[in-house]
Amino acid sequence: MTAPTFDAGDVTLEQVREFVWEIPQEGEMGAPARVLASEALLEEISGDKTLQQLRNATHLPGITNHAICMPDGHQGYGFPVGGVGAMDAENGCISPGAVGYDINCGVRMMRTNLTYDDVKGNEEELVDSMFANIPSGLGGGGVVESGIDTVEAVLDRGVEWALEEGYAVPDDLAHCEDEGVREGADPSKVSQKAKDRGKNQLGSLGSGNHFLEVQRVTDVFDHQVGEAYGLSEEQIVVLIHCGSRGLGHQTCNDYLRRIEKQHRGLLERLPDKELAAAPAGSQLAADYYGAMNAAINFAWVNRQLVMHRTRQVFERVFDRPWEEMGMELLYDVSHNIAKKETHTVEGDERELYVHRKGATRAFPAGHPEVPAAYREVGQPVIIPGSMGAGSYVLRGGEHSMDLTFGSTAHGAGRLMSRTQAKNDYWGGDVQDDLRDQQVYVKAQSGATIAEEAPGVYKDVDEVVRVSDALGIGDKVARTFPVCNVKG
DNA sequence: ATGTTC
Repeated sequence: MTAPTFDAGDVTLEQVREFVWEIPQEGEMGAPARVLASEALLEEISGDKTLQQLRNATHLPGITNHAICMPDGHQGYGFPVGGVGAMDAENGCISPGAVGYDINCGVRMMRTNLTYDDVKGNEEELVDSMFANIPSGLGGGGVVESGIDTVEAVLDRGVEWALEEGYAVPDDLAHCEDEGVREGADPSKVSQKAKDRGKNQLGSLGSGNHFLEVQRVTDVFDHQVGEAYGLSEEQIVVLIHCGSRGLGHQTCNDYLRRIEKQHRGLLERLPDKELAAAPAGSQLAADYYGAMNAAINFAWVNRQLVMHRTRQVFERVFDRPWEEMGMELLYDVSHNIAKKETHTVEGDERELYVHRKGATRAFPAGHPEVPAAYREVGQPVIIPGSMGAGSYVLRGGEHSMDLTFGSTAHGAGRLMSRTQAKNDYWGGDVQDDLRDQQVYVKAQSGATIAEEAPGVYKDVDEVVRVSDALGIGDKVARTFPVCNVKG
């Protein structure tokens, strides 16, 4: 009996067990690679360069266990979106392409004590007011117009800065990874150009797949965990998806160029220039880590300011203080980061740069880094789906540390390019179709709506089914959109 | 993703 295989052109995968596929180690690969997917998802994943990129990622120095692709994986810059790579923090490397251009792109979910009935009939006013008050789209304009000093304070202190300035309450920090302040942030390693780009973007959604969405909880699958997360059916919640804007993009670009110049030897041994990496222990590795951590703080403050402004919008539309509407942060998850973490590898404790690019940390119950309020049930994981499908709340599963360095998927994953989406869809039609489903969408341009049409995304149900079955992120609740503001 | 084509 031989294991079933999946033939994807120049890459052949062997099935290890249900939903686990392996590209065996050969040639210059430093480890095998694994894809966590159903056959249907693997079929989609094999339609672009994801598998080649995943195999290439195993050439990165110090790659540990396997390079891993999540069920929502698709091709990205050098390293797949939906990829997890843990590289030894002493003898390995750190790679900006394995973090992603949008450093700490992520999502946060805010609870409310409103129900769908409270919001029904006010959708138009709500979506118009959110659109008018929360900056979105490409270019400048944020909730806070800041100078360079403010940007540096944000880079250094993260959400702590927002707390001091009255844009946050202590609970907001408690319900964010690292309590909203990344250790090891070094603003002096972020270029002047990046800081300049960040000055007028603090508190802005940006463009592309970023959004602000009012949703209703349609299902709670796990009532015990749902209760711990404060979620119940028909409740209104708010989802905020954005990142570090031009500042993070500039930072990624700055370090890619510097690494390409200063570490040519390593670059030439890699199968793809886009995987450019700084060797662990080098000055550039330390500098990039300091700059990336600072950009992570910037993105957290960005989401915090969008949340703060959303609370103000609700106050005006529903005419009462946000505290009375129970608008508390449930949790904030990062999608594009690298982090020094200690993991057990074949019985040994190892310090690793865990790169999660389009992947979510999903720590299980009992882990000390899960906020106290959720420690008994596990870390909340938020999986945004498309405007027509809704989203999921999961909790970190008991097998995540063994299988994925404590990670799971981050979304539905794109099925087609933005260019193809604009050929296949027209924004106005998509908007009308969504309206027929009682979903109110407002965007800067019709093109954005076409690019983000529900049909351009993979089946989020199938992505979550795989995560749940593997025990890396377990299904807790499901939501459906009510109002959506896109960039 | 992105002052949307270094």
